[in-house]
Formats: sequence, C-alpha cells, structure tokens
Amino acid sequence: MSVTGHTSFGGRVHRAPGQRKAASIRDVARAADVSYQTVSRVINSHPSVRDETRRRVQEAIDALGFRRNATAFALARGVTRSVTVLTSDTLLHGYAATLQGLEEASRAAGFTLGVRLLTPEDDLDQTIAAAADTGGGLVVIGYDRLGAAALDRVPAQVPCAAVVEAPPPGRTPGRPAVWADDRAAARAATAHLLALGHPTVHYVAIPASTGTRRSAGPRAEGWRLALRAAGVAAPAPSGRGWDAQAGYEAGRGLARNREVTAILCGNDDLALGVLRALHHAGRRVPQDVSVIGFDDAPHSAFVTPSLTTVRMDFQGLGRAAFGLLRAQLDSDRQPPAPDPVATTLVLRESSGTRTS
Amino acid sequence: MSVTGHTSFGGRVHRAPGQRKAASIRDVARAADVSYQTVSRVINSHPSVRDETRRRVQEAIDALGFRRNATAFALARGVTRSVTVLTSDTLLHGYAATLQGLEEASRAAGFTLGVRLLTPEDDLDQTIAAAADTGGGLVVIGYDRLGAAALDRVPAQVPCAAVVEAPPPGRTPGRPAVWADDRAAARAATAHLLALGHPTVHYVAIPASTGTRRSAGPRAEGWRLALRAAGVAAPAPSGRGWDAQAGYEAGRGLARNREVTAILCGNDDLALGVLRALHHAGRRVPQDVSVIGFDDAPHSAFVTPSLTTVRMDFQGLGRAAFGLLRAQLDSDRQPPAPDPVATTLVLRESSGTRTS
DNA sequence: CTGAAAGCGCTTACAG
DNA sequence: CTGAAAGCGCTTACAG
Repeated sequence: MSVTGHTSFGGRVHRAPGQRKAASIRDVARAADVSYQTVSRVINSHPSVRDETRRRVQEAIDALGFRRNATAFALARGVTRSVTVLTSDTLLHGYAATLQGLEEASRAAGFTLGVRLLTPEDDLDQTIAAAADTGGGLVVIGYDRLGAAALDRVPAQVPCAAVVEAPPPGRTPGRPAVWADDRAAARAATAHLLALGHPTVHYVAIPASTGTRRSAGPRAEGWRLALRAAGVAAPAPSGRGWDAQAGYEAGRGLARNREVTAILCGNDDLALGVLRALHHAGRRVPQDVSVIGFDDAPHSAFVTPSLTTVRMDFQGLGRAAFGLLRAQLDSDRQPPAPDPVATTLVLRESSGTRTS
Repeated sequence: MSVTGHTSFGGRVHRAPGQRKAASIRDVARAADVSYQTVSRVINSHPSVRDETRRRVQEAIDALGFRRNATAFALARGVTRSVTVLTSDTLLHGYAATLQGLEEASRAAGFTLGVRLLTPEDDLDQTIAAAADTGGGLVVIGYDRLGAAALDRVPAQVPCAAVVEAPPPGRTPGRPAVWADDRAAARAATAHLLALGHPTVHYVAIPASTGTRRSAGPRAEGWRLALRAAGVAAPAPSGRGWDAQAGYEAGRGLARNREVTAILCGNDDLALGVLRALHHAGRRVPQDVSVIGFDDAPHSAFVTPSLTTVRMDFQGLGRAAFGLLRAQLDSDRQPPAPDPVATTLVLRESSGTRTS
C-alpha cells in the first residue's frame, strides 16, 4: 500500500475588489470625528480621555473592526514582545517538552513565540543574526553541542537566556541560564542500582554538549561519582547518538557481556533500544539485567517492561528560561524566583534485583 | 530523590554606557558619505549603483555591523515573511512531526515561524486575531476538534492554509488544505488483518475532529469500509483520548473479550496502551491478538513486540501546507505541485496469524 | 547613477 | 481633555 495524498485549493485568498485593506487609527479617527492621537489614547487606555469621547471612538473601532498594526506598534515603541527559540531538535522528548514550557510562559506573558531549528549545514552566526533581527529576545536550548555552540555565539547586546545541560564550568559569567541537577539524578539512579545488589553499573551515554574531555556531561559524571563512592571501577561508557537505534547498537555490545547486570541510559530512547537488544539476546529484564532511562518520556510507563527512569520537569525549565529572558527585557523587573526544576527517580519494572 | 534546580544570573544584559544602539541606514550613509537611499539600494542589491559607491557603502555596513531593521522593513513593505502555526498540541508525534515539516519549509523560504498553542480555556477568536496581527500568514493544524474549530473561524482576509484529518465534506470551498488518505490507509490495515484470518477487527478510536455523527473520522471510516467489504459486522469502537492511558483503558475492555483477536488503533500511543493491557491480561501478541497502530512514532519499531503501524509523512504534510500558504501570499505564485504525502503499512511483530 | 520627499501605522512629547 | 508635530527605520516613486 502506498497512497498518494491530496491537495485542495478551495477558497484561494486574493484581495477581492470590494475587500478594503485593514482600518488604521486615522480611519477610526475620521469615523469618530476626533484626531488619530485620541484614538491612540483610547487603544492604549490612557486615562485622560473624556468618557463620551472614549465611547465614540470605541464604537468606531468596533464598527470598522480596527486592530492595531503590531508591526507599526513595535517600530514606534522600539520593542517587540517576542521570543525566538533556537534549538537543534524539536522531536526528542526533552526538547519538545522544554519548548512547550516556553510556549506556555510566552503565551501567558503575551509574547509571540518563534522557533528556529539549528542545523549543522546552516551558518550558526547567520541563523542567530536572523533570529535576533526580529527584534525580540532569544532562548537557546543548549542540551547538545550545536545548541551550546549557538549560545556561545549570541552577540552580547542581544537579550538571551538559555536552558542548558549543566552549570557552566568555573565562574564564567555567561548568559542567564537554567538547568536541572542531572548529575545528582544520575548519581542517585546509579546508587539505586548498586543498592539493588548489582556489582557495577554500565552507562550508555547521550552525546556531550561540551567539548571537555574530562567528562561526557553531568549524567555521566553522576554515574561515575556513584561508582567511585561505592569503590567500584567505572566500565567504559558506550553510546553514539540520541535515538533508540543508537541504544540498540550499544545494547548489542552490552548484551554479549555476561558480566553486565545493570545499565543506566542517557535517555529513554536509548533505554528502549537497549531493552530491545537485550530481548533479542534472550536476556530478561529485570531478572538478568536492570535498565534505567532518563527523561520519563510519555511512552516509558507503557512499554513492557515499563521503564524505570528519571523524571525531568522540562516544561518547568522552559518556563524558567522564559522568566530569565523577560527579566532582561524589562531591566527593572526582578529575575523570577528560580522555578523549582525537580528531578525524580521513577521506579518501574525494568530495574530490580538480579534473580538469575 | 527530589533535587531542586539551579538558576544562574551571570552577565545580565543592560545597555552599558558605551554600548550604542544599532546602526541605521542613516548612520551607514553618513559613514559612506552618500544618502541613505543609496544605502537602501545597496542592501536591496539594486542594479543601478556605481561599483565604487557600492563598495564604499558595503565597507561602512561591515564597519558598523549594520543589519536592516526587520520591523521597519516589514512596515515599509507592507508584508511580513512569517507564518504562525496554530495547534492544540505540540507533543504528540503527528503534531510534532508536522510542525517540523513546517519549520523546515519556512526556514528554506526565509520565513519566520511562530507557534501558538490552542487551548480550550483561551478565546479562539482572540487567539486567532492575535496571531493574525503579526502580519504574516497562518497555518492551522486541524487534526482535532479544537484545531478544526480554529480553522473555521479564521477571518476570510487573513492568509491561511491548513493540514487536516480529511477532505472537507461536500464541495464546501474552504481553506486551501492538505491531508493524507487516512481512510484508504485504515482500510488497507484492516483488510490486512482480515486477510491474516481474523474473523473481525476491533477499533480503538482517536477523538474525532468533526462533529459529524456519521463517522468518527477517516480512520474509523476506512476500518468500517474494509469490514463491510468483507461482509463482517463492525463491532462498537472504543477509545476516549489520544494517549497510552486511554489506550490502556480501552484495551482492558477488549482484553476481557475472548472473541477479540485483532485490534486497529487510531494511533501508536493508543496501541501501546492496548499492548500493555493485553499483556496484563495475559494475552499474547500476536499469538492471541494482533494489534496495529497508526502514525509510526519513532519508538514503535523498538517496543516489544514491535508495532505494525501505518507510516504517515507528517513532515511532507507540513511542507505542503507551507507551500499552500505561500501561494496565497504571493498571489502570482503557482500553487505547488501537491507534495506526495504517502502512507505506508509497516509490518512488524504485533500483527500475524492467530496461533492459539 | 544618486539625492530629496513622502509614506508605512503607530507612539511620544509638546502645546493649548 | 484633545490636537498638531516629529520620529521609529525602512521603501517607493519622483526628480535630476
């Protein structure tokens, strides 16, 4: 089966002869028999307008279906109430959920929300410049290398906030940013597996967002920390990608090794692939091997075995990032109280004591 | 474990004393010793500018880091190269993938892409008006009731295209729209199950996008059609929602009924829930019951059993919708050749001949 | 090839 | 309380 789609062309819009263009404040002024400044006052709810005048203007506004031209407003005012989000992905759960949090906060604040995908092909500086040219602020999702690189290149004069994977190293006074404590979460998840009696825990990593050789990101760090605290040597991490396919490939290697009894994954997609590889290798979860994911994607509770994972408040992160941006835009505005971006280990079927 | 997040406030941006505002064409003109009209010509690559002049202006542009003010450009030109997408969801696979197609196409065309979530709480007309006020075009994702309602209320004079669940009934000359042939796809999927030897096929429905009592949307229609063609009576459909939880609830009812051997689901999330319910009821897939989903979400190939499903080209749908919008904006532009929005039945482990 | 004028639709002081 | 002027940063005819 391979059905071809359809396209309909009913009701194409072309300005019909009788269809006049949108009314301006001058049109309204004429209809209400006042000056256009008075109209401006009315639409901006300026206090000093006589009630009777205000009423007449409002009537004209309604009659003509007047709506203030947002472009002209922005030009005159010199500001745009808009954010554009720069992200290298919109489909992965963490990104999509963060985006949703940003949308929610921007909507509540009356801001317009733009989205621009960062790709390896496009010139980063050009993409950033084009986004900045819209006149609003920027929020960059810096979970990965491309996002982190973009963040570094945003010109200083452009209002910008970020949601990142981990706090910037050192005391670098970077951009205002929010993050969750991935390291503590990974550490706790690893400790949980160790407490279950597993001799060690293997790690399937997500790609790092920074170039530091020292670590592969906070999740890997937390995992290492927990192993060290338990006096266990860390096995070499695997994983080369974000998706289930990458998890599957890493999982195949792990499944062959009979010493492997516990695996922490950098995200739920990787975990799904690992689960699949273990299944193909005939290794039962959790009887033979325990698996823990990261992010708590919507489907993770419904796969079999259901996935033990770390729940992240991505939407809260998105909302908080918007708050940081806004504090910059209205410089008199207090930076918002840090939204608590919680992290929770959700225990489900994929982790347990080894019974084989 | 419940770790609280962190917020960093390094490098807050406030215009430092020495930080002058962005250069305008007048600044460039002064630096290049020409009139600002000439600068305008240069940045618009107007042919009649002396090479020497052009070079001088370009130098000034580079020196001052001039970038044309997009807002002023839009006001003067009277058009905005922007689309805003109206959608009631951004997380479900179909929506997110459609959105990505729209982003890709808009990026390629040099359009800005806005996103606004439709919610039951907000006033639809107000949301639409606010989106229209940005000056660009609208694309509404009409897969569900809220989206379909929004589409109906977009004022005639605002440029708008849509991606919908099914062709509008009758010859209603509605908005330019694209859709995939869900009905044919559902019919083929159902026919496939019947051909496998299943006496009938049950259906777990997604919520309908229209109020027609006649049908519950094209997927349900296709399912009915296939059953009728086989001379089989259609069992009552179940399902009340979009997510895995809804699928799980419907699945519990189905799992109790020993007559049920084949289930078609309105999407992959529902299918996941159904799979889970069958598992809890001790019914094996596909030995006892076959399950087919819809949409081919990224994880569907990696769950166990892997999910037989209908692959939809959501990104293609998004791209095509953008094309329709653009044809409206540039009225001299030909509507694009309908992008083939294909639909493919992907056979995996969850469907087969009954062996119990 | 290049400059002076008017206008896009609004807002912000400034008068009265 | 209300109107006339100037300006936001561009573009589009119109002159020269």
